[in-house]
Amino acid sequence: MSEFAPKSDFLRVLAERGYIHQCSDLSGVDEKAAAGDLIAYIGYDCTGPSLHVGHLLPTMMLRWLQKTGGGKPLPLMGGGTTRVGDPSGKDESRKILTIADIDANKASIRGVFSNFLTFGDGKTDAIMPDNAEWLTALNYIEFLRDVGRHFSVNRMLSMDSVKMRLERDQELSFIEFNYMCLQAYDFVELYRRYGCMLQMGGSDQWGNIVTGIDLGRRMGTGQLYALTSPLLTTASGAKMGKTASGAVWLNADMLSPWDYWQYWRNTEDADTGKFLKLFTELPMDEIRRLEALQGAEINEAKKVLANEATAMAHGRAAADQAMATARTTFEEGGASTDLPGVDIPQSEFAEGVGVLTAFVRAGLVASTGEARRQVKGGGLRVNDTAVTDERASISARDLRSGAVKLSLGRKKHVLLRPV
RNA sequence: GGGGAAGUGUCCCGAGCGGCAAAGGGGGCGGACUGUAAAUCCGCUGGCUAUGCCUUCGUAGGUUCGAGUCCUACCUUCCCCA
Repeated sequence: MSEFAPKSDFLRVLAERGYIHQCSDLSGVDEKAAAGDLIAYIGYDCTGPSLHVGHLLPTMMLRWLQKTGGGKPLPLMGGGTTRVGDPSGKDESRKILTIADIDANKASIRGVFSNFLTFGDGKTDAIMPDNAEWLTALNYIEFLRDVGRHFSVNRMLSMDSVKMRLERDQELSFIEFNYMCLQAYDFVELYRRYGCMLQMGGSDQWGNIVTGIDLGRRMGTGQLYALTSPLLTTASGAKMGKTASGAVWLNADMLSPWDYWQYWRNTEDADTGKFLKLFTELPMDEIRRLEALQGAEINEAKKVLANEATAMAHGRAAADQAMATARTTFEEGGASTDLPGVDIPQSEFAEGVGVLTAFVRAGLVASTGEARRQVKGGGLRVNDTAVTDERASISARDLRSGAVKLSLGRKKHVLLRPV
């Protein structure tokens, strides 16, 4: 891959920023992209109500495709396949959702995409198809006759995703086993409907994608291509996109821009350069400069990373605000009024609220028991003063410009406001 | 259809002679050290109106002063035979 000199901006960007893990035919893809004719899709399941950071990498590839004028991005909603479950790499079968759930998830996800892609009818405008459109209309007998006959069970059994399940004696249901057929068929259908010739995805999707290319050849599509991105783990080996409180969601109603900004701000040193390339659109020389920073200076690079990533998902204003809040909170030790807040009835407040209860109400701890333990471990602070007496209470005299600042550990702060 | 094994702290894995709020990991959280990083070390990791009370070991019963542990039935998963 290092030998390859792309003609298209699309592949050049992808290559230099580290998005490419494997590609079935780089020069083939390059040619289409150079002509601006590359129509590419990525499949997304609708198991969750939003997209999270794990979806960001493939989504950025679609964004670059659009931005470099390489062609048309098709984020495909797996409204049909979500009802099946993908065995790839997963140890456990995916839960099967109701149709109503899937629809709700789809609607929510559509909103997230609009932050990253421009939709419309133009040549490089994105379209969001849903494979339920064709999968639910399939007739079993016809599907077997027209599509099923092209699949070799022998080969399906030899695929890693299947082999793994068989070797571990883990249940692999017939529906899941069919997943790859449906995904392959999606590719063909997208070719027929939109002229889509490239499927992208995480490296764990390689097998499924190639199966689609094969099916296409047998069913008379033009040449199809596969391009996968590396699976991302943090430098210390953890999976991307998980934090204490769960997934790092991309929409504001599930994870505030402030928390999103913090997620990126807390990137491990060793990942900073990689993330700048993958998750921001800063010019490469700027990234190289930031990457070269050493020691505590890396924090500057992390702030840029947090800003750029947050701006993309939540807008520049939200990013600026998060940065300002971070500065007053962490660098000046103050209590920015933009910290997350929780309201408490004035009446209750007047009588004084127990510290333990207050922390529970603020959502910083799950129970008074946990609050008690945190007090013992020195983890709770009220207005930056450590809580030592678990029976203390909070009242009006603790107000600092209309709120009480509760902190758990160094990083989690909530403002308690009487209302 | 017959025979066998297993399901444990609602994150996961996993010990558990009838006295168990239940060993040990991993993960997570907090503390120290730092740079809102990593690594390392230490503490915590059922709930509550709290020196006590309540709820937890697949489900439902039973034996017992007392059951995660013994008995019965059922559910689920896996293995072997047909």
